[in-house]
Amino acid sequence: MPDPGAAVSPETPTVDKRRQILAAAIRVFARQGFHSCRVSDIADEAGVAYGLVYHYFKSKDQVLNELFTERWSLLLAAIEDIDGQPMGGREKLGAVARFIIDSYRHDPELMKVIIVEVTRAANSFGRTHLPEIRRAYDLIAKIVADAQRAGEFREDIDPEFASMWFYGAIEQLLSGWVFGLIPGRDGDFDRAREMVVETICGGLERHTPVAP
Amino acid sequence: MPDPGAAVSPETPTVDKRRQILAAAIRVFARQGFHSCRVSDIADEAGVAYGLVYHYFKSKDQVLNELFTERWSLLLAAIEDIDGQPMGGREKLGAVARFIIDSYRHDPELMKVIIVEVTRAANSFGRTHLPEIRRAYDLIAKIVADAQRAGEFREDIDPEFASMWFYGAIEQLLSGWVFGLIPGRDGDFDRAREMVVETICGGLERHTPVAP
Amino acid sequence: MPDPGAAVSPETPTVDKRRQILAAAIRVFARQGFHSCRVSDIADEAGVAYGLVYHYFKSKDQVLNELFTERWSLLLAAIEDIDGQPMGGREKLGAVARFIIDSYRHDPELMKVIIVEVTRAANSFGRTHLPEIRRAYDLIAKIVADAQRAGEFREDIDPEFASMWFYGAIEQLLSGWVFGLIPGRDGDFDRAREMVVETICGGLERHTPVAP
Amino acid sequence: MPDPGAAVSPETPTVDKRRQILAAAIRVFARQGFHSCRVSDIADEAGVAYGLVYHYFKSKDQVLNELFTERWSLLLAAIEDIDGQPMGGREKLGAVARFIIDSYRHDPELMKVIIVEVTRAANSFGRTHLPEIRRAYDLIAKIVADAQRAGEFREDIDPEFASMWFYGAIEQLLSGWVFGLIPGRDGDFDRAREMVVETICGGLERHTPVAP
DNA sequence: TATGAATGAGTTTTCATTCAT
DNA sequence: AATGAATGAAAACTCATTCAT
Repeated sequence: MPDPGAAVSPETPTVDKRRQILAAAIRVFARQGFHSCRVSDIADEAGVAYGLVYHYFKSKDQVLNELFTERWSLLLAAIEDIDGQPMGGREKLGAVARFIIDSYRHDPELMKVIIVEVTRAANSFGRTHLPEIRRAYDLIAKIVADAQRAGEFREDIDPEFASMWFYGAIEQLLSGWVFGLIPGRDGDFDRAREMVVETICGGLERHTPVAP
Repeated sequence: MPDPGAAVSPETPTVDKRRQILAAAIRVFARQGFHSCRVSDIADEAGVAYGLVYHYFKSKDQVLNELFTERWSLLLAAIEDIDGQPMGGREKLGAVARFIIDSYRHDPELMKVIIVEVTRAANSFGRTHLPEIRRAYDLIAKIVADAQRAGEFREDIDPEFASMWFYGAIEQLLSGWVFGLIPGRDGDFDRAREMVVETICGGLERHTPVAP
Repeated sequence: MPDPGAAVSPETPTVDKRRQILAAAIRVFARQGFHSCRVSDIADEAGVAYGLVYHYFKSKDQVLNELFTERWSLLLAAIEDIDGQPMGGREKLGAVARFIIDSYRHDPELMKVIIVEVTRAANSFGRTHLPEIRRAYDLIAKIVADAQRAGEFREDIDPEFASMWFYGAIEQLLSGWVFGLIPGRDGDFDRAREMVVETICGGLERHTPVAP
Repeated sequence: MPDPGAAVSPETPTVDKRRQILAAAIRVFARQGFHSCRVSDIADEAGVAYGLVYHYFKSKDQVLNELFTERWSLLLAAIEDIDGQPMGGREKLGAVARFIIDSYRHDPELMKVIIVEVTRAANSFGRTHLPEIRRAYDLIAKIVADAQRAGEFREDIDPEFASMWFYGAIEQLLSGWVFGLIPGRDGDFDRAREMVVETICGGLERHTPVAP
C-alpha cells in the first residue's frame, strides 16, 4: 500500500537550505497564493537570504514546478502500483481515492497548492503540466476499462469520461475542504472516501434499481 | 425549460459599446487568459478607445465579475426553476446537467472564461465569488436531499458531498472539453450528459448489484 | 552645404513630451553614461512621469537607438550629398570633416553620446549599428577611390584603409575634445579641421618630398 | 627592437592559477565582453573555483585593470624605447605602428579586450585609465614635435593633434580587424602598417604636391 | 590555497488606473 | 460619450562580493 507521506524528508540532520526553501514555499503559496506572494516572502519564511532562492531555483515558477512534479509523480506511481495489484475496479478506485485523500490529510498545505495553483489553474501552471495531469486521467480510465472487460463495470459508459467523473468528484471534494465548504474533521475524510467510491462505483457497476 | 442563451443582447439598434466591450472581453479572456491580457487588448478587440473601458467598468476585475455574475445568476435561476418543478431527483439533476452543458455548447468561450478564470480559480476570483458558487452547490444538495426524503436516492450519502461529486464531475467534463482532453464533437455533448447522470444518479439511487 | 543642426526642433510651440524626453536623455547620457543612468534619471531630467518614457519608447535602449539613428542618418545623407557635388577629393573630405566637427560644435552633448555610447562602444550598441556605421566608412572610401581614379590621390593606398585613417583620425579628435585631452576653444575647431584635412589628404595626394 | 609578446608567462613549472585566471579572462572578455560576462564565466573558463578569482583579484574590474595595465605599460615602454633611438620621425612612427600591429597579430584577443573594453570604452574603463592612455598620446606627440624641430615634419601642424590622427588611425584599423570590417589576412597587417605610415607621415612631412 | 554556498542591493519593465480635453 | 496621454507602484531577477570551512 503506497504511503502518501513517503517523500517528506525524515529529519535531515544537516540543515538543507534547499529543502527549507521548498517547505517555506508550500506555506507561503498556501497562505497567499502563488501570484500574490513575492519571492522575498518565501525567503523570509525560510529564513534565508533573497538570492539563495535563485541559487537553488531558476525562477519562482521553478519552485512551484518542483513542488508539483515531486508530489504528482508520487501520485502517478501510486496509481500504477495500485493498478498492478490483483483487485477489482471498485477496490482499485477505492485505493486511489484513499491515496489522494490521505495525501491531503498528511500535508493539506501542499495539496492545496497543487490543486489550487496547478491542477485547477488550467490557464497557468495547469497548462504546463497538462501531460502529467492527463497521465493520471488515463491511468484511472484504464482501471475502469479493465473492470468493464472483467464484467464488473457496465460497458455502456466511456472509460475516459468515467475517469473524469471520478477524478473531478475527488478534486471537488478536496477543494471543498480547502475552502471550508464542507466539513473536514477527522472522521469526515474516511466517510467521504467511502461515499465517493460507493457513489461513483455504484453507478459504474452493473446494477438493477430497487423498485420503490 | 430554461434557455442557456437568454442573456444574449436583445438586438439594440444603436451600437451598444458596453455590450461590445463585454463581448470582446470574453474573446480576449478566453484566448489569452484574464491575467495575461491587458485592458488595451480588450479595447482593441472591441474597437474602442482605451479609456472607454473605464467609462463603463470600474476596473478590469469588474469586467470579469460582470461576465461571471450575469451568467452564473442564470445558472442559479435555472437550477431553482428546475428544482421547483414536479420531477424526480434523476430528472432534476439531468435537467441541471443539460443546462450547464448546453451553456457550454451555446457559448464555449464564455463558459471557458467562467470555469477557468472564476470557478476553478479558487485563489483569485473564485474566492470573491465563493458565496454565489456555493449557492449552486447548495441548490444541488437540496435536490439530492429531497430525492432522499422521497425514497428515490439512498439516504446513507451526505447530500452536501453528493453535490460535490455531481458538480465536480460536470465541471471536470467541461474542463476536459475546454482543454481538448476528451472528444467534444456534436454527439459527445448529449452522450456525456446522459452518461454522467446515469453514473452519478445510478450510484445515488437505491439499487442492488447484479451478481456476476 | 549641409547644415548639421537641421534636425533640432526649432521651438515647438506645443509641449512635445516625446522630444522633451529625447532632449533630457541626451543630457543624462552625456553626463552619467548610458549604463550608469536609470530610466528614472531621464524621466526626472525631462520632468515627466516614469512611465511616460515607456509610453513613447519601447525600452531604454530604444531611446539611445533613436538618438543615434536620427543623427547618423543626417551624417550619411550629408556625406552622400557632398559626394554628389563636383568637387575634388580633398574638398569633399574637407566638407565631411566640416560637417562632423560642426555637428560636435553645434550639439556637443549629443555627439558625445553618439561617439562614446555607440560609435566607440563596439561591444554594445556599436555592434547593433555596425551596418550603419560601416556605411559611413564605405562612403568615405568611395570618395577616396574616385579621387584616385581622377589622378588626384595616389593609387597605392587602399581606399578602404584610407577611409579608416580619415574617420579614425576625426573620431579621435572628437574624443580628445570630449574628454578634454586637447584644447577645444572656438578657434581650435576650424584649425583642427584644416589640419586634419591637410595631413590626411596631404598624405593621400600624389606628392614629392621636399629634400631637406 | 621591442617584442610585443614579451609579457607572456615565462613557463612557470607549477600551474600558476593566477595566470590561468588572467588568460581565461582574456578569452571570456574577448568572446562575451566585459559587462556581459559573469565572474563565474571566468572561473569556469579557467577551470577553477568561483571564489579563487577573488582570492587573487580584488574585483572583476581589477582583472581587466591588470590585463590592461600590464599590456599598456609594455606599449609605453616600447614607445619610449623607440623614441630614444637615433631615428627620424617617420622611422619612429613606423616602429610604433609596427609594435601595436604586431601586438594585435601576436594576441588578437588581448588587444581586442584592451581596445574594446578600455581604450574605446571612454565612459567606463577608459575614464579610469585616461592618464595612462594620454601618456601614449603625449609620447607620440613628442616624436612629432622632435621631427618638426629637426625639419623633417612641417611645423604648421600641432603635434598634439597629429598624435591624435596617428593613434586614431591605427586604433581604427585594429577596430576594423576586430570587427571584420576590413581584410585581416597575413599580408594585410604589414601592408596596412606601411600604408598608414606612408599616409600620415606623408601628410606630416614637408612636401610639394605633384601637378596633375 | 581552494571551494562554492550565502548575501542583498539595485533597476528595468509592465500595466492598471486616472484625467484633461 | 469618447479619447489616449500621463501616472507611478510593484516585483522578478542578476550577479558582484563575502565568508565559513
